[in-house]
Amino acid sequence: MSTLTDTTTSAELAVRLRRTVVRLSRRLRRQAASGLSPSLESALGLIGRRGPLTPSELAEAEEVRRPTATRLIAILERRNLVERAADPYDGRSHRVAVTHAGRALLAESRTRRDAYLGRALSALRPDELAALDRALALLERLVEESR
Amino acid sequence: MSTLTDTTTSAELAVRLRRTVVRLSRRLRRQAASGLSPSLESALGLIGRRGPLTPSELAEAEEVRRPTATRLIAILERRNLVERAADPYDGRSHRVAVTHAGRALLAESRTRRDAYLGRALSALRPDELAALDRALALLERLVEESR
DNA sequence: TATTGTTATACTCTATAACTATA
DNA sequence: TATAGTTATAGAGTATAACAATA
Repeated sequence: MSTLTDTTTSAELAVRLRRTVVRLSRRLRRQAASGLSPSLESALGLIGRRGPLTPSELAEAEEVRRPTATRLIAILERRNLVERAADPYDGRSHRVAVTHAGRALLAESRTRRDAYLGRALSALRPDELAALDRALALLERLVEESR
Repeated sequence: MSTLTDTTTSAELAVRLRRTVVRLSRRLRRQAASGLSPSLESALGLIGRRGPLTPSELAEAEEVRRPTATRLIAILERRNLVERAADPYDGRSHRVAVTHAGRALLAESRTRRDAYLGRALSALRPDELAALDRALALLERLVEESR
């Protein structure tokens, strides 16, 4: 297979991927399943998986600026999904952790099938799920690497 | 494979897909390659592929509300990437088509490798591109079906 | 009356710049 | 001075509601 063909293919895939991301993004925002927007759910999930994080660490991991992390945490805190604890080593900072309510919401959103994506994906065949799994691993790596 | 396992798998994939879409979406917006945001490029591409469209048809196809389509068209028109023609059969409406400049921009963005996605994807192996192609077909179908 | 498109307005997500408190 | 976090402000993308023109 020629390099030209590879390039063409990857460029076409880039166009399709871009478009699909735009559309899925709109869909997910509209169907804010748990009552949390995709951004908030992503942040909550990260705090849940990676344990207590400082706002800066959240910003770094989510690839947003610190003021955005501040805002995400403030909203999650107002809903009692996360809580802050003073950082014993640095008086300027603090560590943010998921509350019980936050964990419950995460667990619920993980098992919910009535949400848009859960429902749509549960209709896929095992081999289709496997294909999606593989592609997702690829995209996750790609997002991680090129930062 | 049990239904429980399938459900768990699809639910986990839903969480990962959601997160990946959020992060890719941020990335694409930041790296607005052609000078067009993902939303605008998606709209321009659609108008290019599906030929002259009315604002309502654009809204329908892009899954946005009509005021949003109005705004997208206005921005593309201001940049001379699309142009409007009166609808001979309906005085309330008009048809929006891509201009020469619009086509040039689309062609350029299709072959550009320096843009974020194009560069990232061109580093993938053929089998990885194939996996991504398959998953994208799946997601495109999914977005199309569940509307 | 119903429909197409637009305008007015508001909300979310994000950014940059400026500020506060601590290191 | 430098850094962590926050506040102030602005811009993009989207929605709903109200309106104008035409069907």
